Amino acid sequence: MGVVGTLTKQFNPREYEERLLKWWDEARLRDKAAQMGRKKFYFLDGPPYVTNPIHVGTAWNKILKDAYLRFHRMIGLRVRDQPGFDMHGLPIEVMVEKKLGIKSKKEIETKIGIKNFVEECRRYALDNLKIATNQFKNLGVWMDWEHPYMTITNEYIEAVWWMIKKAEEKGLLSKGLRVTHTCPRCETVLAGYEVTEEYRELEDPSIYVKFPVKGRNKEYILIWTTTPWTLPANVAVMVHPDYIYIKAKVEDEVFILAEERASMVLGENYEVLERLYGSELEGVEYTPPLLEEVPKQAELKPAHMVVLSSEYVTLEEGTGCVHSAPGHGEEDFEVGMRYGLPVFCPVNEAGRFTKDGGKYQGMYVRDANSVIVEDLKRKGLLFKEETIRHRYPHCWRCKTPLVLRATEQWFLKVTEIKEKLLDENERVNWIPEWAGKSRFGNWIRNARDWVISRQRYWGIPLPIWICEKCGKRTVVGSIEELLQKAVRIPAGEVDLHRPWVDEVVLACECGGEMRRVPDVVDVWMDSGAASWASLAYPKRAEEFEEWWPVDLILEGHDQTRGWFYTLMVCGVIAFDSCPYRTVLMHGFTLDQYGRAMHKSLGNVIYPEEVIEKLGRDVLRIYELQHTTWEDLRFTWRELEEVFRQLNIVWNTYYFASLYMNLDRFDPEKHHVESLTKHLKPEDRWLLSKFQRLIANTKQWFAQLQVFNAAKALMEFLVEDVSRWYIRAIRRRTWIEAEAPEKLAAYATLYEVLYASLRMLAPIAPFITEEIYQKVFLPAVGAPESIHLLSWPEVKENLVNEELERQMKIAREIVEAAASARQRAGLKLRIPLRQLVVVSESGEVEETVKSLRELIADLANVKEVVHTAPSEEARFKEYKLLPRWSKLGPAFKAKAKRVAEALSTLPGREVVQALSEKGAYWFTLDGEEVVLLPEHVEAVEEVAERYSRGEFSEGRVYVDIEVTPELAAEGLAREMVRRIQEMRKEMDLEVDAKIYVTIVAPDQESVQALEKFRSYIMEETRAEQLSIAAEPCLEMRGYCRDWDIEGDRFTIAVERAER
RNA sequence: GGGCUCGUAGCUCAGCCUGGUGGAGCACCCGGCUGAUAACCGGGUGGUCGGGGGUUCAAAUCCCCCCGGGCCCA
Repeated sequence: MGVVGTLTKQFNPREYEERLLKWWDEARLRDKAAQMGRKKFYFLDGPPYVTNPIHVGTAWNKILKDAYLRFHRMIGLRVRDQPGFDMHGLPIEVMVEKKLGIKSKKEIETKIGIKNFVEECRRYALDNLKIATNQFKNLGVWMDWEHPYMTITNEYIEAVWWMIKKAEEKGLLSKGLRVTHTCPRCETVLAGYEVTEEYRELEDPSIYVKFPVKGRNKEYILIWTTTPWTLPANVAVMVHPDYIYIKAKVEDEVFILAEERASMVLGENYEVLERLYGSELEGVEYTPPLLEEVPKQAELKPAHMVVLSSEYVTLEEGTGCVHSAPGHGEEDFEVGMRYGLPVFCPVNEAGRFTKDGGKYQGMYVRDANSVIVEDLKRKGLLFKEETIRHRYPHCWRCKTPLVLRATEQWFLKVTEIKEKLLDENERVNWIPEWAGKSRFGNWIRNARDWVISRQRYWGIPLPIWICEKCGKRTVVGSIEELLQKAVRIPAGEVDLHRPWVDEVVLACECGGEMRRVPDVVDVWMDSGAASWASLAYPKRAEEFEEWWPVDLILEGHDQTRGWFYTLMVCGVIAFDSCPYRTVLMHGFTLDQYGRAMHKSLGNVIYPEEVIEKLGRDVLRIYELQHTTWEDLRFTWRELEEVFRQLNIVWNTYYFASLYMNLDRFDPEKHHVESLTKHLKPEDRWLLSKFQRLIANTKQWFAQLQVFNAAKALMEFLVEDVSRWYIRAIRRRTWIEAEAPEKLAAYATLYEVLYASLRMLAPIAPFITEEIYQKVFLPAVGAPESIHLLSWPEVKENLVNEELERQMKIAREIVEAAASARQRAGLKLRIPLRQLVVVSESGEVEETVKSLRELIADLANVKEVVHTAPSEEARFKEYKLLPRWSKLGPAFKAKAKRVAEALSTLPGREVVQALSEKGAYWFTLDGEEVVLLPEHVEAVEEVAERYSRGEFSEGRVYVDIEVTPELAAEGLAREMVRRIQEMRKEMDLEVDAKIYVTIVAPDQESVQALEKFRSYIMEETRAEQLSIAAEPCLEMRGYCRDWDIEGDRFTIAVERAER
């Protein structure tokens, strides 16, 4: 079989990423990967809207999707990975209007023509689809880009029609008055979600108006409003049933208002005539204030009375009596319905009063404000007039203040299936749990009927035909049905868009002709139908039967009210069942200051910018390792850190491949199973730890917590493999022969690195592919891409928990030894005689026994021993300090001499004697002195010959005595290290031979180095080595001076002839 | 105004579910190591765990209120 290949030394993603993208495309690797699995996994892509270029937030969404799709392919599932695009709707119409220079809706019909306009919209959507597709592909996202589902195809539209017909059959489709926002300039209704984007500050009148109570003299209900123009449509006054209201006398007039608001509104000079609950006011009738100006008011019935509402009356502003116009407010409308009040709306689409508006006919509503205020003033019904600055919704396209109007709309009675929706939601696996339980659950509980009709052009036409003669309606569910029922069909190809469908005339049972209602469908229904529409159901059944329901959807938290919701509603209407099983909700990408990215803020970062600077995998890893459902603060610094980490990963593979390739390592011939006997503790440790990683990573992916998988993989490669394992085996890789211990290290590295690469592949598909192509494919021969490999299996027999614990201890011991060395000022390069480990723990003793060699190597000591704490005294010294309070009285005049003598006594012996015998005897000036424990204070110190370090299970003592022999070896290592550095500076191949000349400062150094001549030559691959104290030698090749601990050495390195 | 969520070192975040001496990486300072690594190792500086209250022997962690950011709704 083959041999492991090599990588380039430099980690340079820009060099290979685009090459790989091109190759994947040409070799059709996505298609090959898609055919790997057996059991179905239906992923449904939330269709992005095609107007704007994607930014790093949109990229996060698709990158998450890609990582999970890749993972599910690897564990043997047949993954449906069709992307989708949302291609209808007002935003596209607006872009096209701009392009065509259209200023109003009317011009679409009069100037351009619906047909041309719709064609332009289609072209725009298709063009942008191409742009978006290329952006997504560029991130390395593998989806079925050649066959996306598009909401504009006949099949797709039929699927939506089919559902609307289902709704009709179930009695859930209805037509009626609904209050909606209208833009008076665009002359169109806006959807709720289009309104919430654009609240702006505005100055409006703030007036208090007197509504005369019927049958009473000078008694008024006092109301407050900021929209005087809605007073012509007044129908009722709302009060809160549980609040206290008063009748307040001010001069000769009486006002009804909430007690709590009275002083705010009336000031202090009023007299309370009566206190009563709001509920007691129910039914009180009044004369509408603009009765004379709006004659139509007299016809309204039942109207002009007090009604109750506990939801919509507050005491935060106003009077606690709320003017109610069901034709101009959603809440008013809802309460009005409860009381059977008429919905009166004398304002047209353009925001002007109709003839029902009486005196105000033809006036633009905001202009009418001042006229109405004047009229009220004249009639003595204006109590107070002020102005207010408040936030008011505006048209997001033309910034005109919106008008709320009741209009005839088609809607789905979602309120009727609310319970079913809640039940179905219980069955959904939400990640995180609160997204479904709390947030989505609350949203459903507050669900309202869904207004689905829009008076626009570029959308799915509402498939409702109404008979001009008898008024009967038919909902059409497919092209077939349409053609069958049609009596007149326009020429040309069937295109289920306006204006083609507008011209289809159906026959009615009554003999009349049926024409389509001109509306199109709310674009949210397009995507809501995706669970079956993307499968072209019901036109074709096979795919639907194979795939439905959806196994996974994955979108941002703004979709709670959006796609998560519409998918669910549409699914329940169509199939009485939630169409998805698992939802993963992700956060938003914010800028470095925590603000949302907005074009207007100028803080949007595009993926291309990151790709250009740091590469695709860096972007992917950065986004994937962030906790998915939390918002991500996007910072370049963190991004650069990922780059550095990935650089280490690259170098880990570079290092491994370099030596394996040099030694012609063949993984088929030598694997860990066949080398079991030769595996060293560090090999077995790494393999054991790695098994756990395989299992954990798989579980995290399966639980949709890719961020844990990404972090664990990166940490393993950087921390365990690169920083610990490779450091431990470095010496073994330099053995020149085919030694089994070297092969064991190679086999271990190979095993771990190969499987790691596969697990990293869904996260970072580029670097893993590049490494696979260059390093592993030459050895294994197939498959052609890493992305055709399956998830690695756990090898239970390699798990060794005891060893893992021991290695953790060993690591701590080595670190403690390094710390002890530093305290003593001894660099690691100087070998030391002994490292003593002191610990109560039996496990530490075991560790020292089984990992002795490894610890000695990494701590650079000749010997590692374990000692029980009872023996620890050997490594301690005690400094004896006089305790004057006792010493003085005991020795009187001699006390000073005794105290001086303390520092000369052998501390350890004294302490031992004091504790064992209770006293210590010594001779001072010829007299015997009896020292008692109370006379001295013994301060513990580390014995002079040792330096101490600490770790969690105990202490280490390093023998710091540097014998000439050890010093010589240290110096030799210094030379090796410098020569290696020079080889690197000369950019020599790793296996190049050299000639070395060393000029030492004195004869002693020369002799020391001579003792290690063969060691130096071996380590540096030197064929000749000359050492002298005189610079008389011929210095050939690359020559450099080095300062080692104040001594000057000169070294020359020359490449040997081959 | 309401629902959900986040707030922990200068920065990015783990720890919170299941209370028990506050962590990592980056940054900064000092020292060391290095023929894979613009790496790395040791030591140091740096926290009212957003604020307040409560439960408890004990709160970053559980409960309540408030402040600030985000998404959604109004």
